[in-house]
Amino acid sequence: MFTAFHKVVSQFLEFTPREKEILESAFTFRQIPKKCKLVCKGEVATELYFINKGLIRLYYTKAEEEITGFIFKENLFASSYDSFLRKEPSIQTLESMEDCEILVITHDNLEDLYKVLPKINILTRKVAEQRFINSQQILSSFLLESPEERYRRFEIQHKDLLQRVPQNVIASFLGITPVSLSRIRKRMQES
Amino acid sequence: MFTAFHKVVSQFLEFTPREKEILESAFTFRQIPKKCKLVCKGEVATELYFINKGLIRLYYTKAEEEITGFIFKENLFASSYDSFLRKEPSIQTLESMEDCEILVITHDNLEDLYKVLPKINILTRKVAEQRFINSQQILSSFLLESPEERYRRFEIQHKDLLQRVPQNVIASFLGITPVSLSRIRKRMQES
DNA sequence: CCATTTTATTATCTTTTGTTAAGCATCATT
DNA sequence: AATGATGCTTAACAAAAGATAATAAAATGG
Repeated sequence: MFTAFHKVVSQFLEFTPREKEILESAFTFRQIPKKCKLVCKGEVATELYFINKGLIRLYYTKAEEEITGFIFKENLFASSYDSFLRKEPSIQTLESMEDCEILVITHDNLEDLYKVLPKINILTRKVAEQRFINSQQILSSFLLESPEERYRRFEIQHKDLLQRVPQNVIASFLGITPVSLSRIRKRMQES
Repeated sequence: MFTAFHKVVSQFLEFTPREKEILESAFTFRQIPKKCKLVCKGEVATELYFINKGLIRLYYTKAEEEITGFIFKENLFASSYDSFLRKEPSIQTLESMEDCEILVITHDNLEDLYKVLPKINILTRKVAEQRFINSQQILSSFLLESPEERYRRFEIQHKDLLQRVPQNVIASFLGITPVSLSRIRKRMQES
């Protein structure tokens, strides 16, 4: 149950078997069905998730429309991290796109963990740094690339998601409408 | 020289006088003129900066054109953080827009600091978290808002920068051309 | 297996932005 | 005061994206 988790964590930081136990005990295992909301817009996110299996989508709601901010897949820490860190109501919703198996840690449990195992500060620092780097990469693609180029990059970086995620979700993630993405795909085919 | 620095740091974490001394000794003071490059595209960023005075701009270069990624002002940690963290050549350039007074810490000095004062992990964690939150906010404005709305938000959030920064720099930061920003401003005036 | 819903494509029209180029205004420097 | 550099605005045109709607295709749930 924790195999993937330890593998990912060890890329950031080494833990002794005893420390791993402590770490494990702070998490709970949870199975959730498709279309299950883990964080609702307007509520404070109190949990962090590690995905063993499944897909989780983070989206904004604007005028009845869902605009995807990120798609988390296996071996990633998913969260409405912004809300979790600031302890402010989330402007995002976090929702499963497939049946998922996840590891869950609450804000309180994490605080306790900091006390018992100060080393965790290093881990969460590196996770935060990772999230920052990732966020920067997406941001730079908005500044430097056209929608078509962003889609090409998405195709390369997330080939697997093309099969698992509806096109309109990808479109909103790329900052365009589904109609526009459909046109881009057509243009690309023709040439 | 360290007054502003301590004030900002104390928002994240408390330090004893002794700890503050250690912290200070890891930094050096530096004065740089306008248009001075702190990090060049293609080089690994080995320093972090705290701005006492002045403006520092982070930009990408694409086809002879400079596209602004961020503008750092007083009391902020400026850096090509991505490159600094990954120790990979930067795809960004970090350059002063005004004469600046900055505090500088090198990668090595920071590593030493982690050993002497493990608490620093908490500080850098919170700085990384802050950078992530900030990055997320900008990213969401690209997903949710039109260029005009982004400019309105910029006007409100960074009134001071409107006076200090040329409009074409702001335009590229908003992901549009200077011509387009000029049109947007005209539209806004008319209504 | 059918009925319903969701998703994707296509067409039309409008709006916006990009591109290029020209004309001014401003500012710093000599 | 003249010079050049830089930045802002405007215009004209091309290209792309948004909005809306109709249709087709695919997935979902009973």
